[in-house]
Amino acid sequence: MCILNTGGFAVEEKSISKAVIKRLPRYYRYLGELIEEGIERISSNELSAKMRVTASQIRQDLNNFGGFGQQGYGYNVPYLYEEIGKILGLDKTHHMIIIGAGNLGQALANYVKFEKRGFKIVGVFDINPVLKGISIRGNGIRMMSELPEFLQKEDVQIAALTVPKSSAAEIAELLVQNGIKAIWNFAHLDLNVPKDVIVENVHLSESLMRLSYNLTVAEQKEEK
Amino acid sequence: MCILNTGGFAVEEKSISKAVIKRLPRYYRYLGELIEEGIERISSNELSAKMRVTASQIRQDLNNFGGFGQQGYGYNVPYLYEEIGKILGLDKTHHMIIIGAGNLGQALANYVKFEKRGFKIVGVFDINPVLKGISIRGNGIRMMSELPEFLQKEDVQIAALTVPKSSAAEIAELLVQNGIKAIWNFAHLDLNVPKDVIVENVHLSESLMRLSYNLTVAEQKEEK
DNA sequence: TAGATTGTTAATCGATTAACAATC
DNA sequence: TAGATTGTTAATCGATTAACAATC
Repeated sequence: MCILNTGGFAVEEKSISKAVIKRLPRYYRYLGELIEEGIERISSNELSAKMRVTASQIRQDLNNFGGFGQQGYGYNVPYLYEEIGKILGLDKTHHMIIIGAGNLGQALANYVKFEKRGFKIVGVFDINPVLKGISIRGNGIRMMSELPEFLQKEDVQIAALTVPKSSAAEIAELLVQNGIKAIWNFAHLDLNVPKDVIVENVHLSESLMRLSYNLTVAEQKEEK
Repeated sequence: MCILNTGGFAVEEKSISKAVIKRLPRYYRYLGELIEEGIERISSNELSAKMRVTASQIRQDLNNFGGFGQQGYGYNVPYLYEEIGKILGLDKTHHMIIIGAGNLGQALANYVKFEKRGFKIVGVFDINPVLKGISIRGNGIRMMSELPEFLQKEDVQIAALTVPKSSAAEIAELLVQNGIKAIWNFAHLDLNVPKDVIVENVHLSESLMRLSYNLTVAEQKEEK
């Protein structure tokens, strides 16, 4: 159960592979939908059919974190949902700020569901004085110059970075200096931060290029 | 060179693994940056240091598509950039529409660089009559009721889907019926479309949950 | 108890890394 | 030619799938 005994000496947590982590939110989403449908229990086989992954993978993935099921019964849906939520840290509240109040920043700031999942937006920042004080769901847009003082006062863990590439590196450094622990990076570059700072990238242009690749391959097949 | 001879009989294209495709846009981005710096040639070893992947992986990845390098020299940066661009289909123009003119849809519609990469936004649609006719970079917002006729007349390959989960499935079906070949899906569900239709998902909430997981693990480590 | 289904070990598959002959 | 670096084969590593004993 998550514990490795290496050579009978050091005891440490087995780290979970990235592939597994990537799948967890999808399990969580499907379980949420099952709850909405009022379904109480599900077997790995039934879930397998719904999600189009193997039942074996589901059981392996879940067992990284403990035995959530029961032989002969399957998995209790609300229980498993809650447990995965805990694993993902959705049972705790995290405070988030948004740097860059352009369309994308505003889209994030307006997205109501984040708060339901424990991500509370406590500030929105921009350099454009025109935006100063404009309110997005109760958060007046603040100027970047106020950022360091704000971070000293408030307890903020996450910063969403929705600024142009040109200023992203500099701002990331500022964020780290002021104690930000995780950056949700929408800028088109790889951030260079200390290894204890978490970076989660959302590179929209790379996503579009992957779509483009698959579309192009399909088009070429068509031509034959 | 991309051709497999299976048993001396059927000759077919070797399909490229998803892992490789996922890395291609990142190579493309780094090569673009090297061009901006005026760098003419680079070895897999130098690129390896910059990108923090192994040189071996770079060579393997590129060789899926052909021999772009030269022994004793390395890779010519502008040439490789162009070739990867071709592989990704960025040398052709694709027409894209955006369904859903909320903040996220508007953010995409306003993003200038897509057009530079060959993705031309030719229409923006919404159901909200208040938005009708409002112009986003030359595209007046159209009503969803106009969509089928629009798609019959215009040549559109890609649809970006930035609508609420509740209407996404239905709209996706409408898009497919009217000949859309690829959907860039921002809605929080898995679309059910024919297998010749390409779907590229951007699930922001899942991305945030992965960040949350990593942050939570880090916080727990800290507590010790 | 018999049937169902998990948890978990073993087997397979695929992706990454290492090594080196080919060649510029 | 000698040195550098690719293209490519072989070795390793990790992730997925299959199988089945444990157990509810």
